[in-house]
Amino acid sequence: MGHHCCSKQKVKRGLWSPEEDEKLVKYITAHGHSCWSAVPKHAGLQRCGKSCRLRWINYLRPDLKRGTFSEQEERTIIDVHRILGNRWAQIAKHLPGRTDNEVKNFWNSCIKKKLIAQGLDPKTHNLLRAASRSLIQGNGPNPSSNPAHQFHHSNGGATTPFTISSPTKPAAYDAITAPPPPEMAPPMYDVVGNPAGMLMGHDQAIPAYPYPDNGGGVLMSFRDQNAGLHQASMDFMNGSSSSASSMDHAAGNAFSQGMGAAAAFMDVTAGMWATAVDSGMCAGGMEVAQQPLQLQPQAGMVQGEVVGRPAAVMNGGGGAAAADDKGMDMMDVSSVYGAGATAFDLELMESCGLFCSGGGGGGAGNAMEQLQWDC
DNA sequence: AACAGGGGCAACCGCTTGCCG
DNA sequence: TCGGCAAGCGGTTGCCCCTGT
Repeated sequence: MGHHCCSKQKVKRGLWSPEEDEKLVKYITAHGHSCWSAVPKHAGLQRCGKSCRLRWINYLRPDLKRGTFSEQEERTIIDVHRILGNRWAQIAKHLPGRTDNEVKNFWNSCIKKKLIAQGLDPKTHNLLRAASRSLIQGNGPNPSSNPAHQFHHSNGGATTPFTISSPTKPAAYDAITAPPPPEMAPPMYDVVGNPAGMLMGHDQAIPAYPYPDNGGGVLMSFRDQNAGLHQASMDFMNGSSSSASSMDHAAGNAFSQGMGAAAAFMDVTAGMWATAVDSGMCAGGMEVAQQPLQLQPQAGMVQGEVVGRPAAVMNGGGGAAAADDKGMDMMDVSSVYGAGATAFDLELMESCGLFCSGGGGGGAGNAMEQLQWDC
């Protein structure tokens, strides 16, 4: 069976020979590929255009980076996948020199298994049910690295009436950090879109990948699991003008305008998580602590598991709290789209399907539309 | 040394999207 | 507005190689 697109021709299939590669490279180098369907004919190949295109994109392109993925790349994949899901092409855009196919294969053959081994659902990055249950029962396989354990740690060891299952953040965080080689770079909360092209850590800046499609790119990192999260929370709060913890960034406060959209888009769960977990333990938490946590059971969670969800952080933009987050996982990032929030990766944000309820709580609709309008 | 099983990766398939007449 | 075509994209397949028995 041939390709439906070229069933009229007799085309070769299967692995490419070095001769075929050479022909294709020569032709593309000399003439480009304005029309893939014409490429095989002109290049003297018994292949269909689609096959030529794939071969070029996935293997022959000169800017491809071959070889194993670095830890940095792996972390990026995990973080972006947590946000985007199986959108390999989008993920690959954040890994210069890597193709969607390569990222996809690496995910399926390596990362997926690592996450599962960590007791994490590779689709949601949340704890798998079995793992959650065992955590609640206190007999998890690796208590030193699971979110629940961290929760207890960060809470000074105080017992709590519920287990916060979040968030994607600690789950992914956990996956990234374990097993942690001593020299390993800090776990990251990755944010894309800072035109400054820097990795923004709370204690240092490191060069980031030069994302070509947004002029820069940023990875926000937090030095260490606990201190970093606390600091993240503090940054969020210090930037907010609201002492009532409404965090109405859409109103154009210092958070959205000053720290920049990169920080805004920093996985909101970081702030939420730290805030929910540590309310009262850090500067940021103190503000939020003025509002009680909203605890609500969530479908699909194991019995006894409750999602800690500080309304203060969840409801940016002054919009009403959504009854359920549906595809939003647990984020309402309307706060991300402040008046100054134009610097971050629109494509990424759009692809995330993040919506805004409007700066004044008016339910004005899609944040991207709003952004494009503003710009 | 031979074989079986599993993993990794390149390539394919088919659906979706975007463009153009 | 509609249909055709090309490109993009994600899921799946199948081959090859490595490892364990």
